[in-house]
Amino acid sequence: MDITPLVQHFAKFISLDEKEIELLGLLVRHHTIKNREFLLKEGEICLYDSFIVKGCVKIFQIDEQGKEHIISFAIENWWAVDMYSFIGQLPAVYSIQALEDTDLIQFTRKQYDLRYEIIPQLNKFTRKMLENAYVVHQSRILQNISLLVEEKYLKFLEKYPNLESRISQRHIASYLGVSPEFLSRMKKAKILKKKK
Amino acid sequence: MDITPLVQHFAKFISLDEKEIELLGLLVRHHTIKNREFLLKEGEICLYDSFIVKGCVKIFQIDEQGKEHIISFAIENWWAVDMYSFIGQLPAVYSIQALEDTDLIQFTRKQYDLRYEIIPQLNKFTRKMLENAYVVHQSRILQNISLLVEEKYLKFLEKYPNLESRISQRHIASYLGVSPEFLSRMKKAKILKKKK
DNA sequence: CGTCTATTTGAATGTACTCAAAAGCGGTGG
DNA sequence: CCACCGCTTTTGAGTACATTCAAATAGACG
Repeated sequence: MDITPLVQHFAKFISLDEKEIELLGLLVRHHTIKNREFLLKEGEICLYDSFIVKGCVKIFQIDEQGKEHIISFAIENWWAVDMYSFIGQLPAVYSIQALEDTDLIQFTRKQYDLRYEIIPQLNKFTRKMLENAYVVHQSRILQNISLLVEEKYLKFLEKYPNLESRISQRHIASYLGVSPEFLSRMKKAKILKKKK
Repeated sequence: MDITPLVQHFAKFISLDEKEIELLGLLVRHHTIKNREFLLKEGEICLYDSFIVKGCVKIFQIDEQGKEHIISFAIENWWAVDMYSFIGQLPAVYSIQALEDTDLIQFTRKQYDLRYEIIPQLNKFTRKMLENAYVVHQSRILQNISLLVEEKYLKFLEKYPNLESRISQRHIASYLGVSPEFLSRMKKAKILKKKK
């Protein structure tokens, strides 16, 4: 079972020996979902912590008025999980759906715990990764309360390189928290501004 | 050195034996800051990871126009830190300032690393705490992109019980990402609505 | 009591939304 | 190959939400 992309991902903070890599390989499963398929639906239990080898998913919620709100996208070398649901094995708050055909490496909840027992170093890895997520999330919260839509859009382009061309503008609008109509107008106004 | 509140905080996820508590006590320092004093100023290195025993601080940034944006408040049994600055010992992105006289238990960056070496269980604690922060942050991001100001205000009241009466409305407005004038009007409109 | 800051109120403005309709685009089947 | 379907994007008009600036009022503190 090829878990090279995952091992490379771990290598950001820790290095595993061959024995550990082998054990890890025994612990996970590969899985593929097609475009538009669901990895998780709100209300279900999130059974897997999924590492994305290739592809793209959206993590979102539908509100009472039926509007979709995208919390985040996850692309290559990111994780796709409803942390709350996965950790506590409780009904999911979010849904996760593929925006492209997507290859995953998955851990069940038990395998997730086991990986820390087998490879204690991974506690450190996950701590580092979560420390990083903490910083990124705080920064996003600041952006949400302080920036204009145009600036948030530029931050999105920075954060997800090349993703803009892979997904629809409607999805970007939902991620930014604005209507698709407004994003369309904003982009037009910005282009006109630049031409002057 | 009394670190009881900290030990109780750790007890949420792990239990320490007497030896470990003693070691921990040797590792930290107590510190007190007065209302309006700074724990950290943007651009400085964040020297401490601070656990709040008593009091309240705001974590914020001042934008180019001189406007203050409050990322979060930290009260009793919370941590006050610029994670980015503290972990990497890089210039801080945020400032942290007391809103009341505040008692802290502090770790330096070295002590922070050391605590994991001395008490490996703490890796698990911090992982759990950060998993939790991950969930809370995601939920706040969702609220920011999907809720009206009135709903965000209600979420604030839920998240920080009784804090409303301890801090100024101006600070709450800054946390919500709206002007103080608007928050004032909104509260008035809401009260009038209720009376009907 | 006076000073400083926070809150409220008013008026004008700007930002973003809704609903409806038109235009564009991509895939599928005949 | 192209005609049609479904979905996305754009455009328009009217409206709602939230801001700015200025001024008045209310509170807090030495």
